[in-house]
Amino acid sequence: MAIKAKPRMRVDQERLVEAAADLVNRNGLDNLSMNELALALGVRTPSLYSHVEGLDDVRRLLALRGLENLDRYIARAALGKSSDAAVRAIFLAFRELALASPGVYAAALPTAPRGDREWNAAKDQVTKTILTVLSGYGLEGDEEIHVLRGLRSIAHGFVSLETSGALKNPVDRDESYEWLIGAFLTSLNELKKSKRKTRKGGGKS
Amino acid sequence: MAIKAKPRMRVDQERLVEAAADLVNRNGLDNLSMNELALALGVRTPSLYSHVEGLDDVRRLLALRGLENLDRYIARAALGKSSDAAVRAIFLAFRELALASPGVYAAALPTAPRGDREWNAAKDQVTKTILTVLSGYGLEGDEEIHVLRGLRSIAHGFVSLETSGALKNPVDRDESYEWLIGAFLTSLNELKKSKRKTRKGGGKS
DNA sequence: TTCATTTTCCTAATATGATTAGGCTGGAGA
DNA sequence: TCTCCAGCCTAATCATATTAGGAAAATGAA
Repeated sequence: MAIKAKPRMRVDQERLVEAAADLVNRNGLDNLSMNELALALGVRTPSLYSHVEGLDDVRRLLALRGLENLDRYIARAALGKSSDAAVRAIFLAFRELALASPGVYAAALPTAPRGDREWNAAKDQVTKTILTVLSGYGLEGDEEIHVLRGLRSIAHGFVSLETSGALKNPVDRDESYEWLIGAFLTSLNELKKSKRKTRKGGGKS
Repeated sequence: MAIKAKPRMRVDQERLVEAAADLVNRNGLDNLSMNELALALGVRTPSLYSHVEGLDDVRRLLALRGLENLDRYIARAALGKSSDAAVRAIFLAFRELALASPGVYAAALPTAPRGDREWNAAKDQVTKTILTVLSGYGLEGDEEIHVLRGLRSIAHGFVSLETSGALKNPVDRDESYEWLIGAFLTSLNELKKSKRKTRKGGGKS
């Protein structure tokens, strides 16, 4: 009379992070707890410690996943496009991904701890991908960094206001974002143009 | 032989919030705890509950203080300046204040809970102040909201990257911010200009 | 298959931080 | 001086993270 054998839950890190991602996307990063996570996985809380070091580790893994997703996503979006089209694609992809998984996005934001190679590398990879796209503009010296920061500020700023529910006005948010992208591109091309002039004319002021 | 009388600490909400502000500016909003706060005030932890409802309440009070400071600060910065100068002043004041008190700034970011009149009003007040400055540009319809969102996105985006330590590159951050402000102003004036044309020419498309 | 090893789960215990309960007291005002 | 209360305290409760130590399933070699 077959006693119901206790079915092992076969949690592994992959599954765990998956479940954590679901939870944070639904309930927000701040509400992630080991208890909820264990519940979602059908396992007692201490069992999680076989797979991760603790809550911080879960958040770190979410950050890694978020950064990897982001890099892959924007790289693909920009693929085969040039200059303005590519930059625009990055902006749109960034927002799309963040809106689709706001919790994971939030997890990816914090600064990586000094010593954490892997986390820092994941951040650098995203930066590199963006810089590759910007390289088409022939920016010189610090300009590249200014522009990179500008792109990040705009994308992150808009999206984080949006995901935090700060943009309550019914006015279409897509249009607002487009306006910002337009402003960014205008100034970026201005930079490019002035460069051409400079090259012909003489030294820069 | 005068037994040392136990000196009452005379905590009040004002002092409490003051101390909390110091702590979060030094240690980050996430590390604020009732224990630390009580310690800073020279009082046992449960005593704090005479003055605030709990940790959430402390954070709420910090948010209120942050928003009030912000409104006052940017209003003053823009005072007596017109158009571009005023907008630029707002951008700079925003960043200056946030860098000077990053913890309080972080506290001011979260969305106010639905029912909280006071908190929502404080946010609205900041919005209104900015809109007043933007009113000089004669924006029409949704444009005003797009521009407002743009300003907030840029200021918040840049500053939150900066305070979270994300801008590690040695390149001068002031210049990066200036580049962004420039981009914003350029597009804002473009909007204004096109309006003049439109007004002469005919209806808007 | 059988047995030893490893993995993964469990219960029980500990630690820390928030919060509540309830009592004591200094000091303001009658 | 007496009364009363705001504001402090200790003790207790609760929730969550984490550790300790043990049992059983899974794995893999003989």
